[in-house]
Amino acid sequence: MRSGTSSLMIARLISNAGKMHNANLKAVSKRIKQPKWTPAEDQFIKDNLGYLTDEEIGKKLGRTAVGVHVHWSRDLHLKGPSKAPGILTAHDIAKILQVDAHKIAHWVDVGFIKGRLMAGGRKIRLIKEKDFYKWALQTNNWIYFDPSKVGDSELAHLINIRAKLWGDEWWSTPKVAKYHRVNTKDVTRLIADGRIRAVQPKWSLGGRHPNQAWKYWFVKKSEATKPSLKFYHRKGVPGHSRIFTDSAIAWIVKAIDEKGMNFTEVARSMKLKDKQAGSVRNWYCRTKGIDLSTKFKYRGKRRKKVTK
DNA sequence: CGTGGATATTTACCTGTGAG
DNA sequence: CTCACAGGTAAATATCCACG
Repeated sequence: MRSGTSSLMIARLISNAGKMHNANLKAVSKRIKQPKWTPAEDQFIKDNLGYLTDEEIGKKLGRTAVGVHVHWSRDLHLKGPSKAPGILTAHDIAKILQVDAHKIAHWVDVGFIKGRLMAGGRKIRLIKEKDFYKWALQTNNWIYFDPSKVGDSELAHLINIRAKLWGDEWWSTPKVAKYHRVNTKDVTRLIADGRIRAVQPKWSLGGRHPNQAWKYWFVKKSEATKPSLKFYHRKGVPGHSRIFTDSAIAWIVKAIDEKGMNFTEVARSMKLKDKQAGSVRNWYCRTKGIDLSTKFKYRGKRRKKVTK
């Protein structure tokens, strides 16, 4: 069938040859004489398709880029490198994960997701499906996408299994805050103090900011809901949470009123950092009903003089 | 410690581009 | 023409800093 049509084409070309210039006639006869593709050449194409351009392959084999392209697509029935089975583009992965494609392209570029650039002028990322699956099934990477939103049915199934085995979740700071009915700032504060264990993504979450001034925090559900983590609320201070227990505040008052300690000393006695002395003062003032702003300045200055 | 404010990042789009 | 990506943008909001 195929040989029939091609010989037809040749016959047509030859019949038209009379109307052609000599140069064209030469080209036609040259094409007919193209040597047959050897198994070694076929293998070379299979090995290098996507790694080299058609032109580069042609140069190696002494054939034209068009000749190479026609051979792998028509004769060898190979798919284009970005459409080959088991190969995904950054765009494909973005669709599967339901995230912006910029992210995937960036994560491939920085080596977070294993992949490579396709040969040619376009920056098309080729990622082996297996490598992507391996990446997507690591629970540590679930801070980069929502595993429950994965569209690909096979991957979604595998993720489901992994999620059940893990038995945990990544929570954003607002989610932790909502759970405890406190402000997000309260959560980030405790993270900064080391009272809540949390992680930040190593790579730009949005895929557009390689050098970040700050990053999101993620907390495991198990960590966010641990019994030892409690936020204390005070009446009359809306939207305001504290970490000091009643007994801790009682100690602050006692240490200052009865022991004559300054705020820094009290903070140290509570195993807090020196810079947290201001907070000790805050709660001392609140407890004693002293105005927070004005009284503080006066008190802080005088105390410094007294201790020195 | 607690918080207001400044600043940066993410999100979620849309549009442009150029190779094939 | 299509596809895959690059670049833009506005709005929302998380984080960090500095100071009380």
